[in-house]
This record gives sequence, C-alpha cells and structure tokens, in this order.
Amino acid sequence: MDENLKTKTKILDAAQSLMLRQGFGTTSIEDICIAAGITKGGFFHYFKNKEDLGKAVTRHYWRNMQTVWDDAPFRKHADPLARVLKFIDYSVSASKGPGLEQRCLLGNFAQELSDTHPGIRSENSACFAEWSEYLKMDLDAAKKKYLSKKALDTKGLADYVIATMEGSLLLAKAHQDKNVYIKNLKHLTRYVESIFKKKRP
Amino acid sequence: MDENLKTKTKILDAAQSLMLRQGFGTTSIEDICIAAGITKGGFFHYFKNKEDLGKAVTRHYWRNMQTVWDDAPFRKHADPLARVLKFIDYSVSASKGPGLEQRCLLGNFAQELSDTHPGIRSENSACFAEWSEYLKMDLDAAKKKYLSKKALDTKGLADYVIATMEGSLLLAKAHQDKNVYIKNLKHLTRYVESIFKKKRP
DNA sequence: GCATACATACCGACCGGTATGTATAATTGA
DNA sequence: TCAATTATACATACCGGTCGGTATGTATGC
Repeated sequence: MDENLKTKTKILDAAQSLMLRQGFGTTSIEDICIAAGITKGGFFHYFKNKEDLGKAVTRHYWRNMQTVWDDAPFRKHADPLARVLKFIDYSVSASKGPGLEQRCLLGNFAQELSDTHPGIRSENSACFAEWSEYLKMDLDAAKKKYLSKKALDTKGLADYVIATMEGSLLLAKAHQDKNVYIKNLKHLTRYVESIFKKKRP
Repeated sequence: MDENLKTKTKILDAAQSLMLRQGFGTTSIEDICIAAGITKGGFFHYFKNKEDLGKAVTRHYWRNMQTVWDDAPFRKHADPLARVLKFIDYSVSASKGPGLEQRCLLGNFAQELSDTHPGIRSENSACFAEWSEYLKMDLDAAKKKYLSKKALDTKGLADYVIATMEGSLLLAKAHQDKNVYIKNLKHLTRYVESIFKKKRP
C-alpha cells in the first residue's frame, strides 16, 4: 500500500473497499485494520466508534465520486443537457469494468442502515442531496436553454435520475447481470431526452 | 396472536415483520422467536439455519404480495395498460399508510445479502423475475393493443418499472420522505404513458 | 516533558447453532 | 382394540466464536 498516505485515509479507503463488497454490518473493524495495516488501537485513535466510521466513510466515498466526476470527460461538454446525458452514459461505461464500479456505497448504506443508524442515514441523505443538487445545476441550465417558458421541477427530475440509477444497480445486483443496469439506463436516457425534446448530440 | 396459525407461518410472519424494519443481519433468531411466541428449539425444528429462513421469508413475502395484488382493485381493469398504470398508482396509495407499506423486502435483501448469501440472492432473483413476468403479461397485452406493429422490449420495460420503484423506495428511505417516492412514480407513470402514447383513462 | 500516534491485551455482550429433554400425536402390531 | 413404539413438535440449557469497545503501554516528535 502507499506508505505516504495518512493513516486515517488508509482506514477510510480500506473500509470503503470492504464495505462496498460486504456491506457495513458484515465488515468487522478488525478486517478493516488488517486491510489498512494497523491495529485496533490505531483505529480507535481516529474514530470513536463504528457509527462514526460509517459517517466518515459515507462522506469519504462521496468526495471520491465528486472528484472522479469532475475530472471525467462528460464534464467537458458545453451543452448542459449533454452533460447530464453523458453522465448517464459514463455510469454505464464505468459499470462495465470488472471491479466495484457497479456499486454505490450511498445506495448500500441507505438500505442497510437508514433504520438502525440515524447518524449515518442523515449523512447519507446529505450526500444524496448534494448529488441531486449536482444534477440539478445542469438540468436548470438545460431547462433555461431548451424549455425557457415551460415548467419543470428540476430537483424532482434529479431525484428521479438518482433513484432510477440506484434501483437499477440494485436489480442488477440481485440478478447478477450488468445488462439490467445498462438496459435500464437506456430507458432513463430516453426519458430525459423526451422531456427536453431533443435528440442526443 | 392468532392461535390457529401454524407455527411455521407465525415464524415467517414474525421474521418478515422484523426484517422489514431492521434488515436481515440485525434481526436475531431470538428476537424472531420471542415475536413468534416460541423458543429456539422450535425455530430450528422448522429451519435448518438462518440462511434457510432467509430464503423462506423471501418466498413468503413474495407470495403475500401476489395475493394482495391479485385482490387489489387495479387488477379489475379491463384495459391492460390501465392495469399497469393503476398498479403504480396503487403502490403510491399504499405507501401513504403509516405502517411498513413503503418497504420492500426484496429490495432490502437484494442490497444486504446478494454478495454474502448466494442462496438468498438466487431466491430473491427468482421473485424479482416473477414480478417482472407479472408486469410483462400486461405490457404484452398493452403492446398488442396499442403498438401492434412497433417493437418494444416488454421484459426490459418491466424491469425498468421494478428498478425505478425500488430505487425510489431507497431514496425515500434515505431522506425519510415519502414524497420522493410519490413524485418519482409520477415520472415513471409519465414515461410508461409516453411509450404507449395514450392518455390515462 | 508532554501530546500525538499508534500497539497489545483483554473484556463482556451477543448470537448462531447444538445437544438434549419431553409432551403429545400418529402408527403399528398382536 | 389398545398397548407399544415411534415420529413430531416443541422447550431448556449451553457452547464456541465473533465483535465492538476499553484500558493500558510505548515510541516518536515537538
């Protein structure tokens, strides 16, 4: 592992990776310590308990996604609608990889922990809200450009996009079939296009 | 509790109810036994281990949903497209109740257990497939009626409906806000309508 | 000499699963 | 027909392992 990484970051990376595969409850603190190359004493130096870690991992994961997306090619499009549609395309391409790309920690945690860990849930909710806001900015610009007069609840549409992506990941996971995800996102793309009544570039 | 119920059914009902709130991992066998009014000895007489229970609860839940849906008013519509759209409406109405109606055990288990419990995952996948088939039958009829010549992957559309509903439940859970679910399903309804190019009855 | 950043050792609670006991119902056989 | 046998349907008690968390020690840098 990278020796220059701060220990706390190593813990967060290890926890994120393990929890993406196994979920929160199934991942023990000891497993995380082993993966991060430290011991329990070190762990509890940085996190006061497992829930604390859960919140931090949620935030850590979300920050990672943001930086990845900000550097991704779909961000370079001048047209705001293209940025949204290419974002969906990008998620599909990423999902074709062999790794953990067809997972989302936010979705996992939302299902597993919302009822039992209120602190993690609210952190999770905040990240989802930021994601929604992220999409809404482009949707607002697209609305201004293509639908200047018409009414459109861009926040609601952003939430719909997120929910559909999460649900498609969930169903693909249940069926162990990435194609479910890919096909569903084609439907989603078609729907967003139909709202803006514009063929894709 | 109803004394006439078979013990096995009581266990399944108790497990379903508890797991709908807390998830699979967080629900202990002892909790289930207490809720069902038996002891561990009784439990292990009917289920050989917890994974066995998980599979049975999945099937039990899905059978419940089927019978509830078969008796629901949306089934009475003669028009197949109306049956699909009213099914979505029905899910929205049901979600407005105060109980556990805005949950889906299949979705919960898919997220929590797909990676760690292959047996439960495959049972879960089978139930999702039956749900998809359930929708597909009406979509096929609607396709025949309204789109006789055009191509439409009804299985894919059925999966999309399911995924969107599950994702919307997930997001609503994260935000603790039923309106997310309601608003999302309005989008879904509009999309299905747009495919069949027909205003709702 | 004092805070920071860890390591070591251990505790107590919980939980899945087993081993075993027992009351009752079903089956069998003379 | 009815005692003898057996299978069913549970209850009781307990074990072994895991895991979150704590208490404490120690090396290093400031």
